[in-house]
Amino acid sequence: MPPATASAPVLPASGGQARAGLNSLDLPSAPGDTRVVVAMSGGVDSSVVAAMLVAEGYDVVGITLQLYDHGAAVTKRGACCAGRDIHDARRVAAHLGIPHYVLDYESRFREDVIDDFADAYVSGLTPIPCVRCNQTVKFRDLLATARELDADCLATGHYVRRVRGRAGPELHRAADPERDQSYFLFAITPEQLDFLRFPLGTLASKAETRALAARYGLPVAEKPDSQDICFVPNGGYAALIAKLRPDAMRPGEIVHLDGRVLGSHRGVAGFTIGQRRGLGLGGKATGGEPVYVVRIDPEAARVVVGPRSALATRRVPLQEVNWLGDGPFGAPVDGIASGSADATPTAEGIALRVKVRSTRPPADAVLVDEGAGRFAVTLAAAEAGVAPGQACVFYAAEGDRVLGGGWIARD
RNA sequence: UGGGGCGUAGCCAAGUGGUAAGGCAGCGGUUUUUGGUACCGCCAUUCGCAGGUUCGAAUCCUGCCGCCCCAG
Repeated sequence: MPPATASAPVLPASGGQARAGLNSLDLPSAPGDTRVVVAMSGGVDSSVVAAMLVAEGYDVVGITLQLYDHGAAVTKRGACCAGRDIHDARRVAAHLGIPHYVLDYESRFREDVIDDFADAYVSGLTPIPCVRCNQTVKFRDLLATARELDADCLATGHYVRRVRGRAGPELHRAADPERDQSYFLFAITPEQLDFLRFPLGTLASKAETRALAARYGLPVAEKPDSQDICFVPNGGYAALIAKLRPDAMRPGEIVHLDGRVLGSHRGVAGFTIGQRRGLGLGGKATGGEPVYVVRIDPEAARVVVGPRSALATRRVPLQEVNWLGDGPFGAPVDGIASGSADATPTAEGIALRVKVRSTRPPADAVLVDEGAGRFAVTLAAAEAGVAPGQACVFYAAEGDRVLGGGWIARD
């Protein structure tokens, strides 16, 4: 454990970057006069956020969202915001002595996240429910609720940094690249970012979070990290879609790129680009080599497969781009907060780095505005398994700044 | 009917007397607040069936069954 955290009784929630006249949450009021709503999922991360802010003397209000039905999902370990987690959030709030509210957001979650999830898969896309949840239930609805409660900001347990730049708040990757969650937050609008706070973004590692949880005596200090899709019981998302969209699960053919029909499937919703497992194609038909899903055609209910080499993708068309650079898209980005000027547009486009999935480091690319709301990224090095419906998140060519991102479209 | 060939896991396939390679598929796990990838592990007490030879048989012998090819 770093010496700085070993003895300090109180940790500045902003990671020690407070400016003169501003508190650790980048606000002008004294902590005791600053009301912070903390989105408490019942997990370790958001619990530590609440504890840190309480320790600093903020006026903390905990809110937990009930997002989906108790029933089957309640028994799932590591799930977010069903029975067990709500209970845990309550215990933490009680332990900290803060007011805590549980809001029933089930119907909006169902509409904005679960339905969107099912519709996307049915139409051959590969959705990211976590991003949709952030875009709607969390940073639109919960944020509005926080404002109604006269909060000065909304704090969450995401591993990402909000940094005050010359042109306003900037979004940056977490200090710990292993924990960075910026991929899931690319769609945050500047207005939302203004109101949001991410106190864990400056922590060096998850171990530090656990240590803090233990130090604050939180009952969830040992709780396992959540993973998988929170509303899908034990990984069987195809079964959920079949249940939600029974008419949309049409059986179809699995066809090789060379035109041969190799097999059949029970619905396009069970597949994503780059997928290998679950095709059931073995032996002679594939030449003993594994095949991967290279294209999904929902109209024809057809899944096209090919060799791994066929997955190499450099051009990534985008839609619904959210730009988080300074000023309008295309203007040079003031990189002062990250210590360098970057993302300067050229005739070829804007040179930056992108992530096409959450788990790999940002890679060099060029972003071009093709007009009519369409954009395209060209990767310097081809990547496999780039799926429409997933996100392409922009990062400055140097440093940690997040410059927004877009949804990967079909060409 | 005659001649030839072949039967090893769901599929493909090595193994010709010494105790069943490998690949694909499948299953399980690790990684991961999305999917997927990758990686790790498991997956034939048994080689079409029945006898025989041998210390020992998927491997040699006999018979039977099945499939394929050629001839007619």
